[in-house]
Amino acid sequence: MELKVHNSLRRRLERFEALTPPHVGMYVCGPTVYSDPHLGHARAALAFDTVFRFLRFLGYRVRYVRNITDVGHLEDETAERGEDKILKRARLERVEPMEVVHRYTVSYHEGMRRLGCLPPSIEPTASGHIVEQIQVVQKIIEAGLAYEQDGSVYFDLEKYVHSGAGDTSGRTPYGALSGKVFEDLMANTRETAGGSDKKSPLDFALWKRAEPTHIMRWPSPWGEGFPGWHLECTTMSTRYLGETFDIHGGGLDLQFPHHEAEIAQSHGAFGRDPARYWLHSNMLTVAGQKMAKSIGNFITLEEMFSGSHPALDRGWDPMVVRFFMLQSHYRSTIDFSNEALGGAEKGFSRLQAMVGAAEDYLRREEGDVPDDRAPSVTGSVTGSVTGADLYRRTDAGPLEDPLAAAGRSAPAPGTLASPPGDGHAAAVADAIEACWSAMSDDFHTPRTIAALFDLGKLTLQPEHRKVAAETQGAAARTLLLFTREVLGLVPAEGHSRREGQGRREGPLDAALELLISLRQEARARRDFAAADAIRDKLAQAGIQLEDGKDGTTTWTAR
RNA sequence: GGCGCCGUACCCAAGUGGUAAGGGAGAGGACUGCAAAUCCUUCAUUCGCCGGUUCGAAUCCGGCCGGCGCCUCCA
Repeated sequence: MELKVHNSLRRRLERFEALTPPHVGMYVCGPTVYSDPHLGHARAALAFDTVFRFLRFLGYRVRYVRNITDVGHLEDETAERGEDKILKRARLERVEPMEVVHRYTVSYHEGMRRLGCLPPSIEPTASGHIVEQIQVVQKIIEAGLAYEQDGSVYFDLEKYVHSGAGDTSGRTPYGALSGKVFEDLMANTRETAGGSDKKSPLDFALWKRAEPTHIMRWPSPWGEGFPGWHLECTTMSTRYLGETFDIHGGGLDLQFPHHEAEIAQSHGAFGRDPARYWLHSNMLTVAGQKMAKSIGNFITLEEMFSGSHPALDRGWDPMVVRFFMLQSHYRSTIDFSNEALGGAEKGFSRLQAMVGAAEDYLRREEGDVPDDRAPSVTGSVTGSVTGADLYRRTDAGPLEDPLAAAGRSAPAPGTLASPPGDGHAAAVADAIEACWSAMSDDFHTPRTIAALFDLGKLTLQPEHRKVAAETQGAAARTLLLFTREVLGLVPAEGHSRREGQGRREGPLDAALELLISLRQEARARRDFAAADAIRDKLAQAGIQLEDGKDGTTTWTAR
C-alpha cells in the first residue's frame, strides 16, 4: 500500500515520497492574528492536522511548521495604500499591535486545542524573522528579480516570468499552481487607483516603506519599513525546512496569489521550487452561502461552540465540529447547517460508544489498552510508531513490529488471517484494510469513518462476539487507534459517564448519587411519576440518566 | 470577463466503466414500567436533464439547466 496525495502543482494524485525519509517537512500557512479564529481557520488547521497525524502514524518523523502572521498582511494586497490588518485592529481597539497579536494568537491556540488539533512542531512569527526576510529580499535583488522604488522593494514578476524560459531547475511556471495564465492576469488587471510605485500591477511587495504613522517598522537597507506578506512564508519555511521540503499546505484561497508568490520568491532567492507537494484545503459555506466578512456570516469558533451566532440553533461541541468536518473530504467544500450538525452529533456519539466498547474489550480481554492519547505537548513524533514499516515491507522482508509487543499497534492490512469460510473474519479484515486504504488515498477521512462504523458493527454484533480473539482484538485496536490517533476524535468536552454505584469524586457526585438512589427507591415501589420527575429535571440540567437492564443507572453529563 | 468546482434518497456524504459505502432522520421489531441507549430488519432498479460512446455509465464525451467558489476581504 502506498500513500497518495493530491498535488495542486499537477492537479492529480501522486505517490508520496519523502525527500529524506523517515523525515518529512511540512509547512502550512497559518492565521493572520488580527481577529478571533473562525470556522475557516478550523477547516484548514484540521485538514493539515489530519495529514500530520497520519504521517506520524505511518512512522514518519514530521516537522510541522505553521506560521503566525503578525505583520505585513495588508487589507488590500493589490492596492498601493493598503493598511496592515494588525495595525488597523490595534488602532480600532486602541491597543498596542503586539496586544492584538498576542490576544488573537492565544484565542487561535485555544480554539485549535479544543478542536483537537495538535500543536505544530514550530510556530514561527513574521516579526521574529525580520532579519532573515531582509536577507531573502537581498538575494532576490542580487538575482535581478526585484527593484527598489522609494524605500520599497518589489518583485519584478514580468522579468521573472520571461526569465523562466531557459530555467533548468524544473521550476513551476508562474500561474501553474493556481491555473492562471500570466498574460490573462495582465490583461485583466486594471490600473490601481492613485499613483503606484510598482512597474507593473502584478508586481508584489517584498518590503514596504513605512509611512510616518506606521508603528510596526524595522530598519533595512532601504530605510525603515516592514516585510511584504508573501515573504515570511518563503523565509521561514526555508529557515526551518530547507530550500526544498516535502509538503506545503494552506487554504485554497491562498493558492493565488500567495503561493504563486512563494514559488516565485523561492526561485528568485534560491533557484528552486520550495515544496514538492502542494496541498490545498477547500472552503466552507454557511447555509449554502460563502462565509465572508462582507456577508456577515462569519462564525467564530467561540460562537460555534457556544451557539451565540444567529445562524446557529445552539452550540456544538468542538469534537462534533471536528467529526462533522472530517465527514467530508478536505478538498470538498463543506456546508454548515444546523441539520447537518445535528446528524453529525448523533453519529459522533455512536462512534464514541463503539470506540468505548473496543476499549473495554481490550482492557478486559488483553489487559492492555493502546495509548490513545494524542501527544499534547509537542507535535514531534517520538519515532516509536512504525506503521510506516508496513509500507516499506516490500523490500525488507517481514518486520517485527515493535509495537505489537506493547499491544498498541494497528494490524497491518493483509496481515490478519481470515480462515476460509469465515465470512465474518473476512469482513473484519476488509474493514481494517479499508481504514488504511482510505487514509492512504489522499487522507480520505469520510471513507475512513465509514470503515470505522463497519468495524464497530462487526465487532459489536452479538452473534459475532465469539470469533477468534485475534480478529476481535485486531478490530478493536484498529477502531481505537484510527479514531483517536489518526482522526483525533476523542470524547466530547465535559463528557463523563460513570456507573451509578461506587465512585464519588466530589460533593456534586455525592448529591447526584443521592438523587439516583432516591429515584431507584421510587421505581422499586412503582412510583413512576416521582421517578420520571427526577429524570426529567436532571435532563433539563444537562444530566442524562439511563437505566440498564441489570437495574443499574448510569449518567452522562454535558 | 478569466479560471475552476459541484449537482447521488428527507438531510449530510462516499463511489469516477461492471451493476448505488457510511452517518443522521423515518418505518417495523426486540429489550424497557415508560424513556434513553443498544441490537435486529427496512429505507435510491437509481445517481439534475437530453443525446452519444460501450456488451455494460452515476462514473467517459457533447449539449442544456441549476448551485457554488477563486481571481477583492477571507482559511
